Amino acid sequence: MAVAKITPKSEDYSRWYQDVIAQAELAEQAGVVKGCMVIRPHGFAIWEKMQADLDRRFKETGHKNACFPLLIPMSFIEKEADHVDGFAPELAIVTHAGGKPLEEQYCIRPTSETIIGHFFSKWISSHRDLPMLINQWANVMRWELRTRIFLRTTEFLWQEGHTAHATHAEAREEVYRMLQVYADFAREIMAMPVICGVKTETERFAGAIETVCIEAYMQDGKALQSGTSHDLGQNFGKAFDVQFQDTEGKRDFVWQTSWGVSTRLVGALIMTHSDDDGLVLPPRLAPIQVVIVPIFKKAEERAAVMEAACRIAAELRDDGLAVELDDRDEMKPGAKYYEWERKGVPLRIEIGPRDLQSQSVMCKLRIAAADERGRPKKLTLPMADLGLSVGKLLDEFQDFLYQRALDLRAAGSTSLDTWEEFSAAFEDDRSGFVYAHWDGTAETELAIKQETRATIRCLPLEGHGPAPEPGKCIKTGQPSERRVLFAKNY
RNA sequence: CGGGGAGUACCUCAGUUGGUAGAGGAGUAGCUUUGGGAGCUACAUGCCGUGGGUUCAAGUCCCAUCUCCCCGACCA
Repeated sequence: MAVAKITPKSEDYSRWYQDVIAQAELAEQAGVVKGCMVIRPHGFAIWEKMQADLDRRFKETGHKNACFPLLIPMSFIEKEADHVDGFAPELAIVTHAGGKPLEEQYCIRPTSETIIGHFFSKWISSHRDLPMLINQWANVMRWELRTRIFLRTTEFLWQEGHTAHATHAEAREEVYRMLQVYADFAREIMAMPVICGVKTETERFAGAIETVCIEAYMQDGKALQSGTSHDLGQNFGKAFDVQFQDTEGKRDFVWQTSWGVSTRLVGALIMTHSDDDGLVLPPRLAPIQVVIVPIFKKAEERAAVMEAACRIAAELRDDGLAVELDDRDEMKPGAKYYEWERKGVPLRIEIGPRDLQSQSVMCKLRIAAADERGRPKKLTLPMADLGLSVGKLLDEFQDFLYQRALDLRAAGSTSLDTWEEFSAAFEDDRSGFVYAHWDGTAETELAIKQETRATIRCLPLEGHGPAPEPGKCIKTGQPSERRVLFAKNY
């Protein structure tokens, strides 16, 4: 029986990643538009769950949503020197409209600091207008040379927070507050542990004075930058003349921040939890948390089983769970099991004639140990108070996934002190999180990258990575105050 | 943007020295089935990526171009 197969991770991780996305019907290459993807309903539903939770967190921290134009005048992009240097190679530019060449060309937004800077200068005149706390859910476009579905596509969806403050201290508080929001979201909702840290100058956002990030550990040992938060200083304030009068009547430029996460998070989710059987979703992000598969042979069994299945579905929905009752007649139960497992549904409930007798149901979690006969272990739960017991199972599964991801990261993380060990750790396809000393120079950073393909993902913040201790640079032997995080990255 | 590979049915692919386009799966209809990927019968399914060229004749040969995949460089 030829069934579409998922390439095992051990054989080819990149193929596995693409197979999981195809088999779970998350997304596909647009094909007709270079480097762009179509996010299919199941993939988009996951993004919507992410959006809903993040949006709540943004509002709880005082931000309001707005929406700015997709097209940005080229002159805007050019106003901030570092910004234009960073983004110029990736811009898609609109040269014609209405059948005529445009007097001033537009680029399709690669990010919105410039156009938002323009409007901030109109909206802000007094310290009373500050802080200005804006978020935008939008699509952006960056003309990437090499694309990977969800991880790096020409067009992607994201949110970009943009804020303006009266003091640098206040802006920096915002930068770190939002970084923490991202880290909390990753841990609590995605069940994905992250390392919070500061980017080196090389990796900093074009136009920022400091970039902080959350870095996640993928199953193959590579790092994925999963969110960034930038201290823009007064760079854009000066470029767009965003000034305010303080309480003493003095004029000053605002201090700005920006921060974002994108549909890349869906890729992060896949490479954190999924396995050779397909997608694995943490319950808090699963568009379908529970699927019910009814089982019957004869018509009279069917009626009784369906009646019970509908009742259970309604009860679970009343308890706030997202439930799918798979009542398709044309498909046998086994085929349904495989399909919903590929799609990552955390819990399956099977209900058949035997269960009606015993007033219980069979449950199987998406990741289950094998029983004595090598079959995935199933649990029997009584029908009474099923919502409670299922809710508990899902909570435990969410915790299990986080702990498993944390353990995997711990197993793939080391602190190294010699160049021999360090370069061996990144030989061939090897990667992992390596904490090592660095002399703080861009030259050394580049030399290490060229020799090992590992880069400095971040300078971990306090509480992330090993405790600070002085040492000697892994490459040059120069003194170093603390270890930094090295890894290959996506 | 450099190096490699590939585009033929919805999917995975076969297609010989150039001679009327194929298989398996999926799909549709019917029957039979249902506690871990069922079976039989019938029916559909094509701008052979696109554009040019060579030829009596091109999926096949030549040129160009687009897209995807892998490995780098560049980047969320």
